[in-house]
Amino acid sequence: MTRYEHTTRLLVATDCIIFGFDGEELKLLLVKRNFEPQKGKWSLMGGFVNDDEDLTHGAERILYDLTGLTNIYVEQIGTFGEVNRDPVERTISVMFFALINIHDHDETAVKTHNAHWISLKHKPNLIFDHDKMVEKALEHLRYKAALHPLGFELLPEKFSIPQLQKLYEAIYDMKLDRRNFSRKILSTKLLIDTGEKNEQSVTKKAMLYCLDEVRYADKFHSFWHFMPDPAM
Amino acid sequence: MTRYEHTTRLLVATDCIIFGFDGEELKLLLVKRNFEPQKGKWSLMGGFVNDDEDLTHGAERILYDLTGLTNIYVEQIGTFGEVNRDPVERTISVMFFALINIHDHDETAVKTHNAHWISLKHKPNLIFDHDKMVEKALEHLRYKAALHPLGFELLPEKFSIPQLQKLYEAIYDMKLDRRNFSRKILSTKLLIDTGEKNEQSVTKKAMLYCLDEVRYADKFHSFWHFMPDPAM
DNA sequence: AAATAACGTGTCAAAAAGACACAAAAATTA
DNA sequence: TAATTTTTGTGTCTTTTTGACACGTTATTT
Repeated sequence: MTRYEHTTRLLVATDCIIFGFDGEELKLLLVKRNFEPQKGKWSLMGGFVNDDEDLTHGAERILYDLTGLTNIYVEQIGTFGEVNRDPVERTISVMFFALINIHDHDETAVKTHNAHWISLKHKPNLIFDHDKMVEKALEHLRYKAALHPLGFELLPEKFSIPQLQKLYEAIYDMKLDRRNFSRKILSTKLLIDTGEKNEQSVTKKAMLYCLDEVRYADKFHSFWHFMPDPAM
Repeated sequence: MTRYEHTTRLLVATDCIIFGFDGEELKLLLVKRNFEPQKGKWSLMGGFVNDDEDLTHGAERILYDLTGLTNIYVEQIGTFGEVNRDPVERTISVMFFALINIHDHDETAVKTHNAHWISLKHKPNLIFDHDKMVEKALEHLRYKAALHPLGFELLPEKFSIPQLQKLYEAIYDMKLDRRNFSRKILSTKLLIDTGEKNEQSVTKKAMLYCLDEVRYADKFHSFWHFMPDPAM
């Protein structure tokens, strides 16, 4: 026996929900399609899975094509497979959630794909069920960032605590108390004081920290409680 | 255009990781295969997704076939799609995690499929990547049960706090303090005192509670912290 | 009647969380 | 030059939650 007799074989795609942070707002990397179907409409970046390619590799290939980046934080967050989700032909889509430092990507590659960073608050409607995918990804981000220190993936290598707080405030769309936030973050001992200060700031320059990579890898899966009552 | 030109179409399966609890141990519903491939070996219950069938419906169909139950707690927990995960032919498998009250299922249906409840601690090796699937599902169960009150799905309608505690102890394979556990659970206000007592008990009969269904539905997604330090 | 096993509830100290105030750094304005 | 404004760093106090632990009760067994 070399093949199953069952005959239903389906197209399998991966779609990437790519988050970035510019210091003020949470953004999504979206594609204005200059190809069919739905040319001219907005969508997530995605593609079909090839014969000789694992799902994860498919996602990484797509992410590399679009951003020129390889060491991205990527996580599979689920699969949509409703019969009519794609009007052209039934397609199963495996969703991948990616966090990248918005200043790190290859701008030429992004332009080639006609991709743009769009603030979550001004997200246009997307094709197919991509709006639902974004919703699912945002839910996942909120869930996970409340419990695990994955927010750092969205920041530059050196960052200040106020910057990190702004990121959390953008993710949860709420204000946090500076003093309590700082205390909580420092208590994780994930931050190393670089001794430098944020020279870009207009007023008092904030201290810059970097991640304690060893401790981060070690303690990533521990439970922390970064949010007052993680709004779920 | 009615079809995509991309030619790689793949078999898509769903596999169900079904947990049950008998009052002492956490169990899995596994199938001793009396069909090819891998006849005689143990596996999860699964099947191919049909043309006209959503992924979720596929999983529900399989669960109904096996247990005769419909209102089961089911959750998609991810998709495995490595190129060679199935030696017969490349197959993408969407995993579904199910929690059922072990005394509720249809025994005839289970026997027909040659399925058996096997204690997690005595789980045999399974075919393909099903061991990895079980691991993933157990991880998910531990993660989620630490934060959300989904353990109730595994218990009979009326249950005692000591029973619930034994379930948690089985899930995390650790001992908990009776008094602190009771306090924590009661503080959720999810439990309604039925006024009855567990007559099956040999010594002092424990009070029986039932779920406050309204509050359960309402607060399921809130964050609780049922475990001391959810061992992740 | 005493021993044993399981159950329910309470206390206390330590830790964590939330609310809040003050002082310092750096640019801007008067 | 001095006062003002914005942003940052840190500390205190109170309340809530946690973890460790003890005692009395119910029901069966010896």
